[in-house]
Amino acid sequence: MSKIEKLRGFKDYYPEDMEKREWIFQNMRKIAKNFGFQPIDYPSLEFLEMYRLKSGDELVNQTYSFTDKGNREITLIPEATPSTMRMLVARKDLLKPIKWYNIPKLWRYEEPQSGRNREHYQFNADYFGESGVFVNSEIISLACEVLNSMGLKNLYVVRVNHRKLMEAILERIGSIDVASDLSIIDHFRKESVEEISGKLEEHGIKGQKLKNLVSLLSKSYRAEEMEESLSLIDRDLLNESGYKELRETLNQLKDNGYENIVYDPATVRGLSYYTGIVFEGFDREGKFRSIFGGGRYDGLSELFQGPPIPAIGFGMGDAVLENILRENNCWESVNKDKTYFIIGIGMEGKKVANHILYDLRRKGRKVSMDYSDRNLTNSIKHASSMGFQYIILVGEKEMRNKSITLRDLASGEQKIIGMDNLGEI
RNA sequence: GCCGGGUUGGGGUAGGGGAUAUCCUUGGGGACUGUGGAUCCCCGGACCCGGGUUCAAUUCCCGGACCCGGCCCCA
Repeated sequence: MSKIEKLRGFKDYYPEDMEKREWIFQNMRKIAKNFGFQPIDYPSLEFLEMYRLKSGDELVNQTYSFTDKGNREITLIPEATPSTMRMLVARKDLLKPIKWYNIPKLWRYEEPQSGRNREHYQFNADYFGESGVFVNSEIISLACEVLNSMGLKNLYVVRVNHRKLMEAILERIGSIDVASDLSIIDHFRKESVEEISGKLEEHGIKGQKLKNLVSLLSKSYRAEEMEESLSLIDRDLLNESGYKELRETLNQLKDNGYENIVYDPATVRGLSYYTGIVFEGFDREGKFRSIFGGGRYDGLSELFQGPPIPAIGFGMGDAVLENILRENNCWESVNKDKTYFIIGIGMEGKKVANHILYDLRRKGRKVSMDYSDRNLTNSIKHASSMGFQYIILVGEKEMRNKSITLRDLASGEQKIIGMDNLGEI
């Protein structure tokens, strides 16, 4: 039983990976704060029942769950929204609107594949207590700005739809089971037109109406193209509140300079709890899974035994984001601080160097020391291959002059600095 | 849960029913206890696991684990 291997679907992060992850998280936090969102956090374990309540057995089957020592059925959290919702309804005193974000670790027991592991981080942002076009566009623009901040501007597209509009469309073309038709439409880009048409036909959507629907689904539209495309189904759709809200949201985003945002009738986001607009972000080429996804879910607070609270939010996983950043070479170094490596020559030199080490640390510098017995050549070699930016040399010469030698490893330049002036470096 | 492809030092690889398992790179050390990335020399390090076939398996067969990808589902 000497298993010292990594669990399937889990990933180790070495310093070089952490540097990138930290950079991603820093950007997320920076933009969320910029938008006036406040950080929250919650446990990584919750009662399994909470997910049964919200998402049913389908999700529960994919959890890392177990019975604890007190016979409670608990699980590593598979998604963020229920915990956020639990926190929200537990506090009646909070001033609205409430704008929260966090970056929890989430777990799902499913087969690993590209852009999907059993453990991952997900940036989440939710806006509670207010609804409408401005709020919709704020939450979508937040997702966009997070991507923009990482150099992905113009490399992604956001597909937006509205649940109520979609339901209205389906009703008008004679759908008898809106929920299951939505889930058929959800597969529009994965299956052939024939397969999709066949399934819809079985549900009684036929003839010209089916043709019109398939034609509507087969592309995305700019705000000003919506009217024409929807008229094809039924002109009366233009009086639907869902249409108006969606169109105005798209206009609002465009007015604020967000360009790659389209109405996409094939974006419906599963069978879950969304009640208004829904949206998903993809890379431009459509090479990867969705980068983020979300929507309005006004009914959820009541399911959690709270008062009705309007809610909209999205989640952005780290795995697909990493795929895309890698593809576009978007990493930037996080660690821009200068780093120092102190080399003391001889026993006396090392003692003095060691004092300087602690002195510089107290002054806030990032500094390490060579405790090995290498010769100077190898010490410098070591320092440069470790990636230090400067070395500090303390030998007989320096001790005699009460100074240190500072060498810039990139340029090779050297200067002598008096020990009393160490603050200068 | 299902399907396809894979697994040889830390990374990348060659090979192969029996022999000291190849090469590159990385790591450690030295040439060179007062000035680095070059060069040369030395050293360390691998056949995923279990079972079967066989005189003999790292090689062939079966199963499993893990990796990559797809399905289901979708945070």
